[in-house]
Amino acid sequence: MEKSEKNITIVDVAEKAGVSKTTISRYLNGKFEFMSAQSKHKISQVIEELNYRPNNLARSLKSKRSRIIGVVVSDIGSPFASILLKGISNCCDRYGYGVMITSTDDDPRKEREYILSMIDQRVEGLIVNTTGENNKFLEKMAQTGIPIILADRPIDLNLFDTVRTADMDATIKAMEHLKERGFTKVGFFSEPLGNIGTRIWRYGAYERACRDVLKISPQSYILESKSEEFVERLLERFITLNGAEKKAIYSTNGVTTLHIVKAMRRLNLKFPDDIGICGIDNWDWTELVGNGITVISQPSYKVGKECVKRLMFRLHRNRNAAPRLIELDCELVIRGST
Amino acid sequence: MEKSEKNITIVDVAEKAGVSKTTISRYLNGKFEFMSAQSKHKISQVIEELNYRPNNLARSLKSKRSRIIGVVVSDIGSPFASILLKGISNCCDRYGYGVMITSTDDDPRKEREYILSMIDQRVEGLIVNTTGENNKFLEKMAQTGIPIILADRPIDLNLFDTVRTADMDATIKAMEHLKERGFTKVGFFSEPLGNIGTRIWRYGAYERACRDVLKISPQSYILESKSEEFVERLLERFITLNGAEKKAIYSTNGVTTLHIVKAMRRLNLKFPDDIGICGIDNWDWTELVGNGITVISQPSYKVGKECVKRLMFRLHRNRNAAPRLIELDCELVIRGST
DNA sequence: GTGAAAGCGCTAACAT
DNA sequence: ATGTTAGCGCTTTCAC
Repeated sequence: MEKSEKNITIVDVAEKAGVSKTTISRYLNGKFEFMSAQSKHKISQVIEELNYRPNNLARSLKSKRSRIIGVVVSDIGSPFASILLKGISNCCDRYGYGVMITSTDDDPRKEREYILSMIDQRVEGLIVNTTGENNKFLEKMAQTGIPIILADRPIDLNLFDTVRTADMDATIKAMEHLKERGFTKVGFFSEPLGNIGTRIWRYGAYERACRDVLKISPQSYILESKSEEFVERLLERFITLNGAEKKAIYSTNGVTTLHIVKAMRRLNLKFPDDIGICGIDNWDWTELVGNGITVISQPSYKVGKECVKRLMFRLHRNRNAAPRLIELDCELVIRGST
Repeated sequence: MEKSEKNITIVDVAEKAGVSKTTISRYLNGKFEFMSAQSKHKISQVIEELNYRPNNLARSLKSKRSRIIGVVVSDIGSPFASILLKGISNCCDRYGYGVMITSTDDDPRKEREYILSMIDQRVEGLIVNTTGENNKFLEKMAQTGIPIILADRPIDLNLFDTVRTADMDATIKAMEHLKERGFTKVGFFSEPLGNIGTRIWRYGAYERACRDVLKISPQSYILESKSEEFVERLLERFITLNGAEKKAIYSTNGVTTLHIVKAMRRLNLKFPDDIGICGIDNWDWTELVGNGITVISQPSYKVGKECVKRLMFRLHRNRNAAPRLIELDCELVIRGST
């Protein structure tokens, strides 16, 4: 278990190859125009023999390019983040970038802390799925020159590139579908909106669809708590308030849908007969419950990928490009619950 | 969008505070014994004013302690990895460590490449959920002095710390339960075993349980492909081969369970009557399908946490401790499918 | 208690 | 085509 060899550095390679370390550095950076074929060959050979690997800390410190990007998600344990991260990871890989990941549990203090410490590591850019509570802070960070891409949750569109699901469009589609199926009352179910852009926008989309599509007044039901008790009362309230009408739930994300479905099951409520249900996030299990749950499928993987592409664009093409909102299409998957 | 201020360094702080950068460095590293109360106070003030943040690349380069650990998982998109990472993240945070994460898609080449590049970043330790195809390579890495903890998938227990689910015990419990419920044939369903320690061990556990608990001969069904066609044929084979016996499936992980449940639904097979099913991984949806699926609940979060704890132990207490196998208890959750 | 000076392992002018 | 030199922003002897 003892270290077999002391750390090999560029100097060792230079000595053994009989050239200066500048030439080695040039080799490492692919500047082959500046060396003879035999130098090049000799160097490659020595590197191989010595099993040399450049120290990236030193490279980054000197060159100011770490080839690492930082990613801050709200909950790394959620399927949404998990797929988003997969998209980010895979795409970064293709660009030769590494990824540092942190998860904030939607705690604004952690968000700030993690972002600062990633900057301390000299990440070249940031992809942030923000809590929505750090707008000023993010703005300040951006002003210091680090590119920031917002994943999924928008704040100020004039300040940041934002990549997300086109959920306004999706919501309209969903509501039209509910109308077609004869639902006359649709309740909006969501986790607390807070300052979370996505939730607020989705509520807006729902409101608009109520007005334009269903011509009904909006009703919102917020899961202030996820206790069984609370969710059950929420459902009962929805039912009581809408009497004999044909009722459907519109759920804003997979987590919410999950809690609702669990509660319905405990209350022995069946869909679509007792209540219809339709929600955002086409998670694996949604097709397995009852006769399947009608969902809007978010392209989370692609959101991740597009975040990286936009970040690379900023990094390598135009640091000062005007911020863009990139909205990705999503699909309505109709199943038995509506 | 222009950089508001040039990068402020330890020298700037030193000048403004009227002390040497050595003292600032001492301050940054909490060595307050070596400075007067007023120096300390002055420095803290200047740092505040200047909004100074130490460059971690420089610190790590010089001190050889990056306070970053590297994590390599096989699929960042899977619920298992996602929860594991959450455990790792949260726990690292408490120790003041950052995390670099990569996902290999079970490609051994990527595994090697990512590990090397993390070492190039001077991560202090590695947590690896290995493909099982890089044993020699991992051994070599370990010999260079970097602590490596294996998450979930064991290879050589004499060489590496390993943290995982106590699935031998779990499997026995599951099989006893199946016996109690009157199942007379139990098939082992899994993704291809390959060199993946966990799968191989689980097969071993199943075999042993067949012999010791159910006194039947083992039957294994491998999802060589996840096409609908393939999984359906596999199920049909299981049924055909076991005629009128009371049959149950033992599935080795959530992914496998998911594919089986989907196929059963397409074939209109009901559990527990047509086939019982019981599997590892208590994922959210397992309680929602039919009358719920009986599962073994893996403590993935805790596996992550324990990996970090063990790594920190190695890093700070004893780099040469003998490798340990840490197996975490899991729980049998009995539901309608058996 | 505090500082000067020597690096950590690289990259990048500026030479030649 | 290649080398010399001066750092990047810190930490760490060693000296006072």
